[in-house]
Amino acid sequence: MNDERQQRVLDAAQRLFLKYGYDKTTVNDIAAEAGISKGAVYLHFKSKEAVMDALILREGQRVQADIMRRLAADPDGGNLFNIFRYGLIGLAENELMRAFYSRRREVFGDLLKRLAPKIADAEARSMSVEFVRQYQAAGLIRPELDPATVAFLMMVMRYGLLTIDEVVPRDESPPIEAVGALIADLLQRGLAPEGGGDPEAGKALFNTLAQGALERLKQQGRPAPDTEEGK
Amino acid sequence: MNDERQQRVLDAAQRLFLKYGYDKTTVNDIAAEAGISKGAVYLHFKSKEAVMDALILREGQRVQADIMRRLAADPDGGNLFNIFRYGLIGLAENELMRAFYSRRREVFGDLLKRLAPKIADAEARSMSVEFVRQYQAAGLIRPELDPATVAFLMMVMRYGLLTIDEVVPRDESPPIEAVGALIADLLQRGLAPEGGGDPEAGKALFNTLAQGALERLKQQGRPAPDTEEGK
DNA sequence: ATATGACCAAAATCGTCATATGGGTCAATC
DNA sequence: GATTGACCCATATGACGATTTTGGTCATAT
Repeated sequence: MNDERQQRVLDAAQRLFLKYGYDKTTVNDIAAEAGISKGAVYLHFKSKEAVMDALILREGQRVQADIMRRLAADPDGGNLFNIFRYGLIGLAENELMRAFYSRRREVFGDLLKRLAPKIADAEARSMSVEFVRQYQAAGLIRPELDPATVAFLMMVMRYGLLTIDEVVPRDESPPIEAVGALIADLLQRGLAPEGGGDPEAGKALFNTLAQGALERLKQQGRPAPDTEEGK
Repeated sequence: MNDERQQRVLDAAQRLFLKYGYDKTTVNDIAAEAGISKGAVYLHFKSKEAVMDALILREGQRVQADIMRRLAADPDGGNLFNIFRYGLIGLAENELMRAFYSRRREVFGDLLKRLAPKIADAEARSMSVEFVRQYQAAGLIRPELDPATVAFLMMVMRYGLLTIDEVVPRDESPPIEAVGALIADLLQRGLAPEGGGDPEAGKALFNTLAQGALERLKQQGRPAPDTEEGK
């Protein structure tokens, strides 16, 4: 009901999960950090796991919104490589999403096992071969390139960017915006056909794909209809 | 002395370390797998840790040799992006090096703590800002690009490629050769100046850098002269 | 010379159990 | 009727000693 309180709980949980990890954070800690009692947490969420689920959903949606905002602000937003670029930046700037994609056990603890398929799903969805193939069919990627290899390479870049802070501390890395711009420029020069293809086709295709992605993300919020949940 | 026997021990250790991990592999196991007795292992190596060190050194040198072979076979081998490409392929094809770069605890177990600086060192050396800067100075990378961002992006690609098999099983990935070729092509089109720069400058620069790298790798073989070894 | 495997001390593992913790509930309270 | 926090109980933790494992050595055998 009280949505603002619910957000406060999620804020508290996010802080604590990222700092101490899911396992070491108690429901009491969350309640205290949010300035309410333990029982009140259970007024909003049916379990500790549900808090994490809601948190991931919320941050995922925030990232989505962030990406949309950047795309809307960019006159060349419909361009495939700018979509990829803003997706990259949006994810990389969200600490929870970064932890999510790099499967950080210190953050998700025992939940990781249950979360793994969800991560794999998000991973696959965000840069699938099919996605690339459609852009290629629309004439936005040079026809002689192998879509599987292109998709894989883009996955590699995204995965690398989201996980490299295990090697290079974030504060020693160049600004994400600069890296994203370089990547988009690189892909544009390297993958697009002479002349850059038809931007309108890109926009149209993107709208279709984005619609599907948004709907699937929403569905993650409600309990899976059937999928076996057994150990 | 008996070098062939020593190699057999390393072969055995490599198989077992990769399959069961350093911790779960006993010296007896290694001896048995190599077809000799435990005592004989200590004729060649002063400790179990020394076996791992020797193994990493051997595989590192093999990768080096592999890279050199590919470079020599390629008429355009001196090109920066082909160097990067063959470095990538060489590392990615070596299972131990892949495990090394992705810091797989299942493989290295408790040694990981001690190995960490060695990994970080290898990481930094193989694509440093200085490296890029020199190539840029030699006119092989467009001058308006920020060397730190370029170096970072290349690190991201390398790191991503070496670690992504935690997400995409290796047998579902496109062939490494194809990915390497695409990456080199992408970088060439995206980073090189119009006309591609002077290939001779590239070759000369590379020879200098390779010399340094080889020497440093050899030094890893002998005990560190002083570096504090404390817990 | 070279290689072996019994041997040793140190460390890891196991089994047990007493205690503490923390997720979730609900009667009491505001 | 919204909120609390004392309470319950399944699970986690850690102490402990007994037992096994295992890295490393060395007297002996080949």
